[in-house]
Amino acid sequence: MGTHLTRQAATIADVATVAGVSPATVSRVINGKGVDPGLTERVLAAVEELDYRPNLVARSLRTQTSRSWALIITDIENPFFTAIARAVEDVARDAGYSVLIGNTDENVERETEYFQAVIDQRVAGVLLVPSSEEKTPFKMLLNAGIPLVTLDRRPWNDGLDSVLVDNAHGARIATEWLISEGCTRIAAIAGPQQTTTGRERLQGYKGALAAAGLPNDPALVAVADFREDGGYRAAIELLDLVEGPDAFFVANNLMSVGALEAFQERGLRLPHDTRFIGFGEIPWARLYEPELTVVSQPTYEMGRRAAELLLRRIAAPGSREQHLVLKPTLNVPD
Amino acid sequence: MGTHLTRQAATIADVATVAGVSPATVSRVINGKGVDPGLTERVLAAVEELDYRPNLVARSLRTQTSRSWALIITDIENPFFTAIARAVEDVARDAGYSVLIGNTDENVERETEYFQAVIDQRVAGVLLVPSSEEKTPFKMLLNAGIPLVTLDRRPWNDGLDSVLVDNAHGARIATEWLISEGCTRIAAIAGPQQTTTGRERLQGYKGALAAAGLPNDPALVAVADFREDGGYRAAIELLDLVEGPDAFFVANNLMSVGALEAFQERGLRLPHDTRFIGFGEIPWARLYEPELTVVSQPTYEMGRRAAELLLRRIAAPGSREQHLVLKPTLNVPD
DNA sequence: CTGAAAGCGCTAACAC
DNA sequence: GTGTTAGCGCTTTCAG
Repeated sequence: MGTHLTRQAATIADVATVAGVSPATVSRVINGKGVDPGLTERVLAAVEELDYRPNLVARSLRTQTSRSWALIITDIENPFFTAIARAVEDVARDAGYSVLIGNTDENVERETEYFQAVIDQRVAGVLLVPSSEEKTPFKMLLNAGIPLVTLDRRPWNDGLDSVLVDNAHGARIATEWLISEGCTRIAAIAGPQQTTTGRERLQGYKGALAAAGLPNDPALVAVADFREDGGYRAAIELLDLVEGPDAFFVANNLMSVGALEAFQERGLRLPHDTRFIGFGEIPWARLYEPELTVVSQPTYEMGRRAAELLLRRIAAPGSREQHLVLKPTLNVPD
Repeated sequence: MGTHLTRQAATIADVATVAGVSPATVSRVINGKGVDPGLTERVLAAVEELDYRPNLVARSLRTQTSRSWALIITDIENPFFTAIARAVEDVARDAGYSVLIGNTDENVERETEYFQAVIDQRVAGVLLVPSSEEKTPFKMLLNAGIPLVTLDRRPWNDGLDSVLVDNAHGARIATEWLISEGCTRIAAIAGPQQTTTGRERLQGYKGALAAAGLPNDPALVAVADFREDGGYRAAIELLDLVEGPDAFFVANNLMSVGALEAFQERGLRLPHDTRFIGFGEIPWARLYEPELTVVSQPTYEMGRRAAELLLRRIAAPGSREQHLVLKPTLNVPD
């Protein structure tokens, strides 16, 4: 590192001395309170001269708030969540917040650790993709008075702001598309049934079959874990059935990747040998041939809306909770 | 939100009162200083009873340090960086730090804003993928006395700890592989020449051609921006040459994706119509057929080593800087 | 509109 | 060992 001088940062008192005013006045100028124009000018000059920046730690201690949020997600390597992260960050930056990102790997213990850290650090608000519908300890945050918005999954605690997609609807239109293409033995690779996304998408699938007068064959439903490998294994299992499916509805992006790998391994070609539709944009799908049909989620918008809800909640802590449900859309390549 | 009571968090003074000791003693117990076992027990009991947790903001103000790091990357949607993020987070957690993630989009202004935020918040250390070799204002951080480790790209400021891969070597073995496969008109899609990764990989490519006695045809080199679309456009441009290439070396993962899209669009099949090798693991490459050849980077290890360097630098701020150079490896499918 | 003074919650000197 | 005290840098009463 060599020898650079780490000159001590100027404090508000230094500025006050240079400007010939009290620290309080400096504070008022910085925070845009009403101050005499003449003094304001002197203060600003001193700020400039000393290259003064407020110490956010001190400010936090005094005001009991901070300018940082935490975004707690379940898988930082899933593009769905990084797209959300980008949106959240954009809104946060515009509003003057930094974003702390935590990755729980769907693990409630890790989630709990993050909650604790977030409380200890007096973070100004939390955006959360809950790891578990039942076990996620929301209460910790609420008891600590930390504004909270949940994302993507519905929490058991219904008193929370949330941004979700209409999972049942998405699954229904997905399944309907397969039906409209003439498929009759449609398999589903579902997600964990302790998550709302997992359950609702499975229900949507079943509803579409029923509405079309098709049987609901339980053998055609495999429940997996929203991960690539789980999707792969579920697909293999379904392909090994004596009476196999003629189409697949896969309930999230990573399991879709896994299923497509299974198709490849078995030498199955889309759309000739089997049909496919996935819930959620598939990462780098443009490389895949033929182009894939998916139900698209408005990912960026989910993040943006959630961040906006958090801003609102911070501004008006007592306001009534809001539940935003965004519509996914069918995305069939030309 | 309804009516949950946000009971005020207990302070060290509350604990002291309950335990019948002074705040200083409570502090000593919490921080593992030598305290009489009997008192320790009473303090711990009070901590338990009050559900006391130290206020990290207050502690930070007093100690002039914190327990959070910033990881500043150039693209949060690039799996290369999220893999690094995962590694950094793992090490940080084990050492008791949280990680603030910032996304610069290769933009020095955004980077500068982050630096400022990081200083204002008195973050304990920064892990940085510099947006620019020349313009990134490292000095801000150094002047503020904030420990800094750079990752993936070499900074102009050579007095910094850094973790890099041997880019020239990786590009050389990549190009050599194409040569060994009999290719003679090998195109390169290079990255921005103001980054070390961009330059060194191009040099490695050129070196391999020269060593093999092949001409260095400037028409076969396209410089792009490390992004998917840039890779796509560069590939199209190269394919449109009157005397086109018989192989492509692509200098990063996202540009590889773009190039592969271009091949598809033009109906080119690997390895029959053209040959390909990419620098860096290609996201969700397992879906691609045939399997792709790449030079693999030890992504997780890069993140881990960088985080370890940061721990070391924090513990020993005056120690001599370290430059770690990890070797990429050729990864040819069977 | 401005200044003096108190205090956010913690730790580190300094006494005892 | 332990308690008392001061103070990190800021904002916010409270007087004037």
